[in-house]
Amino acid sequence: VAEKPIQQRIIDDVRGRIASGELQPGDQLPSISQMRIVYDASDTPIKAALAWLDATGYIRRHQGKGVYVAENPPTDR
Amino acid sequence: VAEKPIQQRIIDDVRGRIASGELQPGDQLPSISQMRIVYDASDTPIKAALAWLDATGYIRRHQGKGVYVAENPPTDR
DNA sequence: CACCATTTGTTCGTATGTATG
DNA sequence: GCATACATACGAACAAATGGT
Repeated sequence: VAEKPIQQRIIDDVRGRIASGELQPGDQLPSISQMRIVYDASDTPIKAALAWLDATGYIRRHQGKGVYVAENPPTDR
Repeated sequence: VAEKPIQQRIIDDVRGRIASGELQPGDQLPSISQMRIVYDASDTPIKAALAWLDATGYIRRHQGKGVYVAENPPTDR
């Protein structure tokens, strides 16, 4: 059926909400345990998506605190 | 085009960097999620490569902590 | 100070599906 | 059909930082 992987759906969702301005720099994202419910997914694809979004500069992760939108996320042209 | 499997490329890369001295005994390797991005690969070949490198004595894996270069890795003659 | 709940960071074992040869 | 390699995913355990009680 060729559906998009959950992992990619999460990445696209977060990037889209940053691009649209719904998520502002400094805003906190839902925790992983909340994302498990929201996206109906397990740790693996969620953490993989967050690792990618972190490596590409969209978000910053802070152990013990949470995940936040980066101050200067890529522009997504 | 007969490219090397990703799995083998990772093994060769890590072994080469240990042999060259770029990676020293006790040094921590990148995490699996970082390797996913660096090598543009998924869990499976990365975990397989790490399993081989562990079994052959190049590295030591510690759950919850990370992957480290072994104290006395094979000499690679 | 100790303790604990929350949260992220990391590895582990396993399973399923897909593509290739 | 079979074997290999890979991508994706689930669930779990262990580690470490944070913040509150």
